[in-house]
Amino acid sequence: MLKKPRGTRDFLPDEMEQRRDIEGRMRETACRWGYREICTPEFEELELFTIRSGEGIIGEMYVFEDKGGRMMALRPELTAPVLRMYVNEGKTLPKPLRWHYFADCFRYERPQKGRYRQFWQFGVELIGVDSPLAEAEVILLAEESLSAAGISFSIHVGHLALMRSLLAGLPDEEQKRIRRFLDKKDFNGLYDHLVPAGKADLFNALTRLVSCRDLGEVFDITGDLPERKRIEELFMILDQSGIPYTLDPGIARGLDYYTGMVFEAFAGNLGAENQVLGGGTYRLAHLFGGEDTPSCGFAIGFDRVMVSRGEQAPPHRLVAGIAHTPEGREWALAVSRDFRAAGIRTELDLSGRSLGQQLSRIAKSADYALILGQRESMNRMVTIKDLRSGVQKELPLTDAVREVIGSEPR
RNA sequence: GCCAGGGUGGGGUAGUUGGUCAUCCUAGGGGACUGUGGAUCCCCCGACCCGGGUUCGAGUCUCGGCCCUGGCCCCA
Repeated sequence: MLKKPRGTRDFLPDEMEQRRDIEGRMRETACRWGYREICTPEFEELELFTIRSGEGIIGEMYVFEDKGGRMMALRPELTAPVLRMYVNEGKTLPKPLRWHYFADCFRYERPQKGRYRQFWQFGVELIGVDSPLAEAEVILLAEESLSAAGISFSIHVGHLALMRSLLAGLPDEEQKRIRRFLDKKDFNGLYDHLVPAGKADLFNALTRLVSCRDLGEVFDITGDLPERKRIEELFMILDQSGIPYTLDPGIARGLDYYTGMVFEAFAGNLGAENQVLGGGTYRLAHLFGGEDTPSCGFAIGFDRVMVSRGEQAPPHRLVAGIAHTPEGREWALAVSRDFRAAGIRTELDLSGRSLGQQLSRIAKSADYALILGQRESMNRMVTIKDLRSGVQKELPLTDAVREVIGSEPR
């Protein structure tokens, strides 16, 4: 028997309905903020992803040669494609650009909880503005998107300038190494790395900085920075907006293309992979042949959000099943047309068996049974049985439709 | 790439010191019952992850692989 590829999943209707429900809430949130949906290709030229990340990531991508001999890759993320799209066709649009996407990505990694080889990301990019208010907007939208998804989470916000000021003057390699320690919260490793080398002051400053949760104290540690005013303004806006967040100068976000504000969100119920969102301010457009353009965005790991929600009953939609006899078939088709036109999920019996058998089948999956035989057909009436209460009525068609719609929850 | 624990019908399970082409529940399919059958009765479908080894004989022991579930690494 053939099986699905490792790290991929099949979704049955119950699960698919839940995913669409949550996806729809996030989309709707973004649209309300003016972030309209875009779509980019499932695969891109390999170079798009290696240009800033190096060749090393090829091993974690689905890479293939197309029939024309071009090296292609299934997209491992959306930020680079979206910025490529911006450079190709968005340059002349009025700024700022507010875009959102919901798309599947592919990474060749070892599957584990909340991590799959095909996974979905919901994200936004705000392109062409560079201000504390823009950064705050992205954070606020992230908060609202996760809330709309119905999970509990915490948002951590930091700024790369803080740590960079302490590391200024060190070689790139060394900075990277130190950030690695801090990202893993490996303070023992950091101690062994710095203190014997005579950098005890740096060690102390760094450890104080990453655990600091007060902006005033942060600047006591770093001293005055050119970015100070801007950073203070960002956090002032966040405070004014009233959203819950944690100041976290320790966020390093391993990546090289972030330039300023960085933020992450974490949720429970997820094991080792508890980060559900990452984002920040970055500059990428110039790498793809465009002008240097400030941008800000985030991406949500949609599958992790679904794991974090846990097992939940799918939203219930009422179902009407139609049992009919040969004499009632024409009437049954007319009735089902009207029911569907009214938005009711309506399933017509296809077996042609006795009414009893049809009802027995309908009762397994439907909330209402409609019985349409010779009698109903002649009188243009609908026998409708509420399968939950057992109450049965004979009504004109429009009243039968109203009966079902009237009992729809919500 | 590394580590741990696991793979018996679609789902959940029983299976002794190796010993009849494997238990039970559930789901699914079919039939009887000809307008209430959401019932009842009958029948059917369908599994030892794959491959090598030990053995007269392997679901059971052993080795390798694959896959699943977690953890590490990584996380653009």
